[in-house]
Amino acid sequence: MGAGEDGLNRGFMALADPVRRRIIARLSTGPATVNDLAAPFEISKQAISKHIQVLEQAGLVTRSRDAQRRPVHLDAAALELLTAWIDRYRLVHEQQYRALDAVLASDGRSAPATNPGTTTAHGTSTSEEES
Amino acid sequence: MGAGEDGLNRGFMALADPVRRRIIARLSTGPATVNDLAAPFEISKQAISKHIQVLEQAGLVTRSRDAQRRPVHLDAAALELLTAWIDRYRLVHEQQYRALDAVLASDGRSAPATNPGTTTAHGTSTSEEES
DNA sequence: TCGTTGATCAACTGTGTGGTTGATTACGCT
DNA sequence: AGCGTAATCAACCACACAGTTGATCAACGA
Repeated sequence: MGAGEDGLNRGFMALADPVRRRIIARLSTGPATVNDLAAPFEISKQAISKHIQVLEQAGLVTRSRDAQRRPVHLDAAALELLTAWIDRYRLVHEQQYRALDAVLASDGRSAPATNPGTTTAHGTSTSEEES
Repeated sequence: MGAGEDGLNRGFMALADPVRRRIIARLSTGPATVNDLAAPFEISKQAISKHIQVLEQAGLVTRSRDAQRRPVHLDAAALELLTAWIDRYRLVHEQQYRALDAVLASDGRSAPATNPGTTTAHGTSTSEEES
């Protein structure tokens, strides 16, 4: 819950590592134990355990209990939150770009496109908050 | 170009910082200079310059030249690459989950859902590569 | 030419992360 | 009870990153 600020930090930080990304890729096909996850890597099992802790604190995976092994399974909802953040600003930017194209197409008065607006976008300056 | 492995590292790492995320949010409304970007923050201008270098090396932004100022503008294509990576495994996982639901619905023989498959998904084990 | 502004470069510091090895807990098996 | 296995805890090391201050470069303006 909450996690609207720190959750993005941990979430993207968790994805900024090839080992953790490969762990997620593996978990997308079904849950697995720490030993299973550590098998394809050269590093120690403790290191994998730490990686899983990072993923767990980011909310990307959860761990249940099955006897002495703790199967890890993916949480797709957290991944969706991250894509949602990126898509928000990606789409805003594309929309803005389309609007610029419209302006250039309708009015090609003077000064070609060599001056890409140095100090623009000061109007709605209060919208720079995070979610 | 390539950047199919390191690009994801730099890309997600770049997003794993609230300052850089706010910079991206600002740039989604249009290009801006380093001074403009540094204004709403408490940290020094050099720190912002470093953040922009990180974003640039990640391919998320590009810098052009306008007299003595270097306006920064967003590159939405790089953002799309990151969402594409997440969505790939997110969708695979949801599809897998739906398949499990189908199995449970069609055949409720024995052993209820308390055993979430500890060592499953070994069949297509060669698909654990990154893009 | 001189001063100002925009921006970067060059050390330096503190802290966090990724990895290691060694010891410890928890459970299952015989 | 005793042993093997699954997994974590704890201490430690190397390195990269975020931030600082001070100096430097490049371009405009009077």
